[in-house]
Amino acid sequence: MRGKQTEPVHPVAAGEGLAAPPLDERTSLIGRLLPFIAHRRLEPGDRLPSERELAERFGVSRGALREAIAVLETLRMVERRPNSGIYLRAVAKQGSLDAIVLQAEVGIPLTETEVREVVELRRILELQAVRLAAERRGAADLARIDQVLAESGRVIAAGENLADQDSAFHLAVVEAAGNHVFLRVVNSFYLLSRTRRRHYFADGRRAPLSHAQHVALRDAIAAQDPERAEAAMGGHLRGVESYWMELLQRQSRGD
Amino acid sequence: MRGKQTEPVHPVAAGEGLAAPPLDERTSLIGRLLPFIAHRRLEPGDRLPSERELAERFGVSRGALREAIAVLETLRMVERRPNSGIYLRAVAKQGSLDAIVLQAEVGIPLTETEVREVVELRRILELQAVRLAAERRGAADLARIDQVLAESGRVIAAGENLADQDSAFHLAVVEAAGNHVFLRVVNSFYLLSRTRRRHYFADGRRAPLSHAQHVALRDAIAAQDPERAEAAMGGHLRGVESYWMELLQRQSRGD
DNA sequence: ATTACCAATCTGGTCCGACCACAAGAGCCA
DNA sequence: TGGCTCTTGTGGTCGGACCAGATTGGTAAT
Repeated sequence: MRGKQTEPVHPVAAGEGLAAPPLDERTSLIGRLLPFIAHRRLEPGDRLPSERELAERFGVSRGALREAIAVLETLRMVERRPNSGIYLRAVAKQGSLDAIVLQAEVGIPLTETEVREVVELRRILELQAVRLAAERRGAADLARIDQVLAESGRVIAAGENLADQDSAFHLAVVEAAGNHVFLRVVNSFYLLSRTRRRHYFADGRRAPLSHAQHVALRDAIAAQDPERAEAAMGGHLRGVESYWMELLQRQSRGD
Repeated sequence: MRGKQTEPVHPVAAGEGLAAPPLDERTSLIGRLLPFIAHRRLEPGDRLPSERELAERFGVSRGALREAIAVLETLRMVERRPNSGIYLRAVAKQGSLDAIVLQAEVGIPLTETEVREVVELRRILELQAVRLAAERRGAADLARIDQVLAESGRVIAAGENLADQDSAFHLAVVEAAGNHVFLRVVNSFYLLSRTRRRHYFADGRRAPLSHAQHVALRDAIAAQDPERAEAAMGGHLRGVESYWMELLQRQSRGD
């Protein structure tokens, strides 16, 4: 009974999200821990079972369990009190942005509210970012953007999924804004919707339109015209946003 | 040689920021790990020493070391590759916002560039947040803001440090904007500058002015006047920003 | 000399059992 | 009833061990 479990596979985590992908072994424990917490309907301030009990319940060693808890603590989802226990925090209010990213990574879908909020905040951030980018972009920034665009063209011609190039473009724009902290935040947003973005571009017809808008965006940035850049970004985002909202509609209709 | 270190105290972490506070024992390992990495001037992609070597070097068990690494991995500062090693990532570009928060918590001061970027992004976020707050605030939101304001008055009268009430007010405003993801991001920013804020309000003369501006802000939100609210926030932030910039000036002069 | 193969070694990933310090509660005694 | 001790439980830590996979170096066959 050493090393990896000798048993068949996982003791089954009581069917969560349908068609749960073969999660990264690293995040798998957290991936089972979070639904467990949610399923228990624990309120902020409530105490979780002890480390020893949790470890046994999930069939892992205390060390592995503690590693997961340490991560959750860093993301402000739980709080460890020595000689007392592990307590749930007000995740929705105090949790970090990366807490949501982590949830998405382990396959927990965003709530409808969270989707709306993410969409709204993304718009705020990217509109400001593209303004700054237009104002400050240097030659190197523009070159980087053009490089991404060139690669995008290649990817489209090859009929591949544009998802990665899409995020690369947007991140290159934010980078042109010359604010790395800004870039970190936006980067988290893109990690958050990585899977969705692949779905979005799975329909090959979307790629050319998106690419054309990117080019227009690039031109506005190149011309150092913040107004035009912001307008272009606004229109571009509208398309993506409507996709998200449609998804929510379909979801609420029970598709 | 079990349990807590038997040695005097910490083997001294090679003097970082002046007057490093007695770090939380939890973050102390990371607090020593980060300077170690920085001191080695490792580039993104470089491999760190093995877990066993790091554990020995820092005088902790592998388990404790792994817990710290797990946190750094979650914050996208390092990447663990099975059967290969631990690699440094492009922290400035890929690291999460919470990576900076963690650094601040362990006593690593922000670089001048980071300060400027944080200040800029905070302005962007709070200006938008206060607009939304003015547009959407409900009765409960306003009540919460007023409650914070009342407590602020008490704290000022008692001559205590306004720092906590200050952040509570700003966070209450963001909460009134009705976007919890937004709140998470801003919350990280406030955690980031927690220590500095206490210094700021250590000068008791600042509290009354700040409070007055908060009240004006509150009134604009109560009146549901986004324009006025944004203008008030803009002016309010200017004061704080000038403090930060002065600090940088003094720092670069070598104070 | 070159190629093919194999065994030693190193790495992260995991498990186990133990000990520590501290806090809270149970139980006992005055 | 009051105050005490002792048991129990908790997170925090340690050290040793095994595993699977990758890397590497040397060796044997070509």
